[in-house]
Amino acid sequence: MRGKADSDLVRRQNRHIVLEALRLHGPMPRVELGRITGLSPASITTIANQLIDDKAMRELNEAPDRSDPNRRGRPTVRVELNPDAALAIATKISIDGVDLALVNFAGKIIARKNTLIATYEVQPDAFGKALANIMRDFFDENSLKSGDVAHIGIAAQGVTHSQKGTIAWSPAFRATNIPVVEPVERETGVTCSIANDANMIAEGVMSADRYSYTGTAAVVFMGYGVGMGLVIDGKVYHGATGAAAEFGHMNHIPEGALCRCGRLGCLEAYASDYGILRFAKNLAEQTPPPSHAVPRHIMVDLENAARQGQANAVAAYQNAGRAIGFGLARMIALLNPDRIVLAGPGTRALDLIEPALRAAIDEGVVEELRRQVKIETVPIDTDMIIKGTIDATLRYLDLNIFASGPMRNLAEQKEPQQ
Amino acid sequence: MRGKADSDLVRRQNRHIVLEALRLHGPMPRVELGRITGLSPASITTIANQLIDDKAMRELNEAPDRSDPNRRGRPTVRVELNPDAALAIATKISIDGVDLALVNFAGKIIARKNTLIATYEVQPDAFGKALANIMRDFFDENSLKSGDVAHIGIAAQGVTHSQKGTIAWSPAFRATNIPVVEPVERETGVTCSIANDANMIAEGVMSADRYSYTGTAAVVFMGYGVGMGLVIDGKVYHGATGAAAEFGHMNHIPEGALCRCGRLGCLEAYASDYGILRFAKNLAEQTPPPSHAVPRHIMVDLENAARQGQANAVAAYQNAGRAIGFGLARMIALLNPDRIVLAGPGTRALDLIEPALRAAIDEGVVEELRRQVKIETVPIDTDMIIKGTIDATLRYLDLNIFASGPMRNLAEQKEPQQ
DNA sequence: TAATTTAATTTGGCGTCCAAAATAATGTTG
DNA sequence: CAACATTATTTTGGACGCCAAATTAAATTA
Repeated sequence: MRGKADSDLVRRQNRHIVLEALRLHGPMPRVELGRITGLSPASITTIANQLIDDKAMRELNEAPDRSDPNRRGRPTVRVELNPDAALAIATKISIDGVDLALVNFAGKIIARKNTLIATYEVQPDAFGKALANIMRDFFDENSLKSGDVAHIGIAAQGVTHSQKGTIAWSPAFRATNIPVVEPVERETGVTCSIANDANMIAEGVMSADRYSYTGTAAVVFMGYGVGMGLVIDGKVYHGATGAAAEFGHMNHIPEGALCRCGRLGCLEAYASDYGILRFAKNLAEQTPPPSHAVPRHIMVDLENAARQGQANAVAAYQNAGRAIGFGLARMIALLNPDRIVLAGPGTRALDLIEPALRAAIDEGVVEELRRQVKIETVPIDTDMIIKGTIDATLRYLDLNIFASGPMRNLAEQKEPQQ
Repeated sequence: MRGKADSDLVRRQNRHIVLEALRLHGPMPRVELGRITGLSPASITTIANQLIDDKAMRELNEAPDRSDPNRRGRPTVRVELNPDAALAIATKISIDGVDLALVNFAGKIIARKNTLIATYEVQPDAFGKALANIMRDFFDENSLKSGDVAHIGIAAQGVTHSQKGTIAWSPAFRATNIPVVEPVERETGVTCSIANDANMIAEGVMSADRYSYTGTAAVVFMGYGVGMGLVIDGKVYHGATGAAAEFGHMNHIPEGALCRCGRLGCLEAYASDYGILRFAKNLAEQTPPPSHAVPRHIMVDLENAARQGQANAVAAYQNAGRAIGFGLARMIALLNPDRIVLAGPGTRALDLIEPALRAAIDEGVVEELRRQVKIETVPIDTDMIIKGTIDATLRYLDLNIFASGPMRNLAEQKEPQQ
């Protein structure tokens, strides 16, 4: 049951949709903010001026637009998100290391830092310490103090536990239950949150094209692993512990191929880089996966071999397509989504994968359910995870800081102990 | 993006939570309504008196409670939902026929009617006509006129299309895309909606114990078929077309056993009554399922045989448990739910099914994901579908009629054409 | 009967929204 | 160039919903 409503809720909600409109559509005049949000001009005036007072927005100082010769009347004054309203840090933890991006409130990346860490053998506490050091260096390099950064968002490969702030299990680590949020918060004094990387890809894909993500959508990541981000009713779905949509470790065939997670028959064991490679090399299904990512050039070579008709390679991609297709068929039966988006480096080989994928969906689910699902592909972009993390973190600031009122509310944020 | 907020939203929301509190906890004094909803006594006075004006609520006329001898002060006056506020009809369409229940606003069943129809061979339009006739008879038998009934809710087995108001596909019909809502609305003049029967079971289970359904839960129905109702973020999830959670037709084994839906390897082909029976009889996996439900006594006999150690029967239930377990493991990987509830007549045999079911979950999903899932069983109750449909329909009335304000708003309900 | 206790209502004020009127800043026209 | 037209934004005044505090109501206790 949703809670009670009062004028506080109204103010938060309406300020939030104003900020959201600006984030989605960029600078625009107040009239248009009114059109988009459905708020009256009078309310827009009030809200805009408050947000400007709070430094969340600002007026653009530009010459009137003369491009339309038929334009009459008082010229519009466009407003935009104030880039200097706040800073945030987006973080990606993967098998390759730690990737950091410092962004301003308008979403512009101000600084980046990429640190290689041999994550696989590291001890849980040592990793927290290493991450804290990286973060501190990043603060120092950019002359940041604790109060300068409003939030730190972290995306990690594997099963993340958002409440506990840990990585419960990840292919990048041999260890489990690695504390992440706590060491970062202690070192920096900045609030921090962690989420699954595939969910962050979904955030990014959704932010880029939000108007069309009103219902349910699944964003599939194909590459060194297989992941999924679920958008349910227009919001990224995180599940009970923040570990939803572990599509790659959804079982495909009971007692099937050995997965990096140690279990048998996971989808990833058939459709990830190493799964495809293992099949193409004619290795037994039980052959242990490598502990490191398969180098890109090896996969590219394999794709080319398949395109030239090398039988094992062709079969490997068909096998992968079939696995993903059945996984999607199962997902469709459960969730009846509006659309499916395929993303990640694995989509390079989509021509090799797609026929088997579509055949498997047809085979695996009632026609009535799959008929209306749109399947799309998103351009390959290795930075999708960091972009999505930025989007999610900024949305967090919009809602939790700026929509609530002036900055002073930050102190009152905590639950009153009643 | 959620829309703007205004005082209208506040009023609707708060009236709704007041009605919801009464529906969940029964009659209570105003003070307690305030405690439960978080609204101030002043606001409760206002809202309660308006709802009483609108005939949605009424004061109980009872002698003061003397049970607590230490009780001081002005005695409480309890308020309750007004049973006469509205009437609604809940409808169940299944392979057995059509089941109707007339309920008052307080949820009491006033009349029932059960009509057998040989659904399987019927033509789509003929079914609509037959249903309309049944409905008209029900109106006549209870001296109801069009305006007397506020809404008709329908639950049907199979894939329902809530927007179109049709049954897209159902094991109860050979035909597909059967119009249901339109013929009923035309005959009765009452608004009508349709949903999947498993979703209605979830509504019922949730209503009975709502405080504990805050996150994500899956209610599995086992019996003549296998179904699932998903509760996501405290609300029953319906998917893009109203056909979500077709758990029974989620693929279990590619190219596996023949399902009633004509596809191979659906979970239902292993775990429904007929699937279990087919396995126990040692019939080939491709043996066509019967077009009618398996009589109860046959299943009971089979359970007893298994309990006495008859090998085929034991194996059949293990096989079913394994299928459901893997299906749940896949669902857990995708949705990371808080709880799973097993329901339906199939739970009679839970002792036979559960070990294999739990083993399959353990085998099929990472420990980090399944650790916190609670698995529960709900008492067998053949009327769960109709009960859930009643709950869902009354909740619809709460939100769409009584929370919005006085009845006159019913006329203004339609979208203004802007 | 007066004091105490608890429930419910009334009063007065606050915050947000909106419609309508007013103001601002430009282009058009005679 | 002055008056008019047009479009954007702000101001004004009123409505509605919430709440805290004061008040009233209806019992029990002393």
